[in-house]
Amino acid sequence: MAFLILFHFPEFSGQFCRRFIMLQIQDIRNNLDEISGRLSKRGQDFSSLLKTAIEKDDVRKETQTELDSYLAEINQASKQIGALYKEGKREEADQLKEKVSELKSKTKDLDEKLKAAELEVYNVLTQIPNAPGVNVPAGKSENDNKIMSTHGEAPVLSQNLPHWELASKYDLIDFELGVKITGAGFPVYKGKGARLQRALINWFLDRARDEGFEEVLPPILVNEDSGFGTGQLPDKEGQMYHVTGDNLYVIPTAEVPITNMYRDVILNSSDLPIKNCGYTPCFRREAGSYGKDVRGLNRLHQFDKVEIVQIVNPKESYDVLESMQKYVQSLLRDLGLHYRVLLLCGGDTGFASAMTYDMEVWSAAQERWLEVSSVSNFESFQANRLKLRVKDEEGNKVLAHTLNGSALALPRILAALLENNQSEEGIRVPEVLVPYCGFDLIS
RNA sequence: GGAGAGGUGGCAGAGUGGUCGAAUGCGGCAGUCUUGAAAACUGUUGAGGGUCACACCUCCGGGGGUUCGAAUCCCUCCCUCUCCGCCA
Repeated sequence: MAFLILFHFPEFSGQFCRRFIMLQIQDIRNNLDEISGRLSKRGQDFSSLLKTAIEKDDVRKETQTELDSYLAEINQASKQIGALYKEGKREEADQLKEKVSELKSKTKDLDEKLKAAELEVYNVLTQIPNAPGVNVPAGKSENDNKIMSTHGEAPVLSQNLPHWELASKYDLIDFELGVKITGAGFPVYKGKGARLQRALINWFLDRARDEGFEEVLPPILVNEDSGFGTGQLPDKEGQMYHVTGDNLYVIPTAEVPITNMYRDVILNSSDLPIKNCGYTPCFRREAGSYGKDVRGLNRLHQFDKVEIVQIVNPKESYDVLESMQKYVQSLLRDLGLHYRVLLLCGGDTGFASAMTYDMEVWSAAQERWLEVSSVSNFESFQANRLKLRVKDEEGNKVLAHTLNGSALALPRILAALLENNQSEEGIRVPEVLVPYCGFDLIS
């Protein structure tokens, strides 16, 4: 295991692995009870892991202190040797050399011990997910998620075709053609289907800009460091497409390149908040997904998404989370969709997130809710990996808080729009999109 | 793909075996002067670990080696730039 990690991530053997790992060990030391309590909301007891982390770190500290004292002696002796040579005192110098080589043999063992200790701390810490925020309900599964609100009403329809049938009826999306070109999960959007897709992207981006997000158009291939920075690597490697020839990964979300723009950065607090939005196609291998859940646009290997990202002062992150989830709601409302807002319980909250809202739209024909957005506050969990820090007024450096959300993911929005707005005359296009796509009815 | 050059602090750019965590300039911060600002002058200004605070340790692209001692020498990997070829 150790070899595997070191092999894939040479930086682990350097300072990277030493201090910047997920939850901060310093935080765990200072707020053990609080963090333990928050983590328990995930429906699992992490207290022993937390204790182990501290114990392992104690060993690491001890070892380092011991090693450092030897290194200090060696450094001093080396300086003396230089001075002795200058004075022409060969013999004394040679004696000291022997002493140094003795000391050096001791440091070799200690150095190995230190690296092993660091790896042990790392291995423990990476098993610990982010501590859920104070308002996150306890719970083990999606059944414990809290429905915060439901908006609009399910449409009353004279016909009720699922979106894949509508797509085929009006020649909007060709799934079989995608299979021919690439494979399942890579649909071809055609005609008004393609135009509607483009309209949604542009509308989402314009709305985000009005909301103060600066648009970026990032690369969709990222290197290993970036994959690690946002936590896709090393654990979720199998979920990304991997271009082995160049050792690059195809992004599963714009979060990866956008957030990594701020990797290894120390910001001034006056730079905050940083608000970025970006459109990218997203690619997910979705290995092991089958069945009716993946029918049509429900689950794809390639899809389009506009993402919003914020980097904020730690004190403000929960207020910002609220404003972001309200913003996403405003999009759904303007599209006239029947939707609901879930606050995920501890157990359903993603590994890196402290608090997550999911937005789900109603699929009239499938008669179920489809997740179209996930808005999360990562607190400092992600910033810790990224080494993204803020210098406050006193010059103290603290980890920034990062947040992101989909605003929005396109396929399920399109599915809901098609299904919910259908009638014998055709499919009505939401008013806000008409200027963007140039038609108000698909018939 | 072929040939060459190079990776040093926020940036530019010195440093080719010892007292170098690193000259100098720019930028940043603080102060003097000024009604205020600019200019000028003075001081200050990398990151991480460790400590009550010091001490001390680590870091000059990554990893390894030579040496009492490495930014400096050797090996190796990665990356960037320039020219040629190919090409949206």
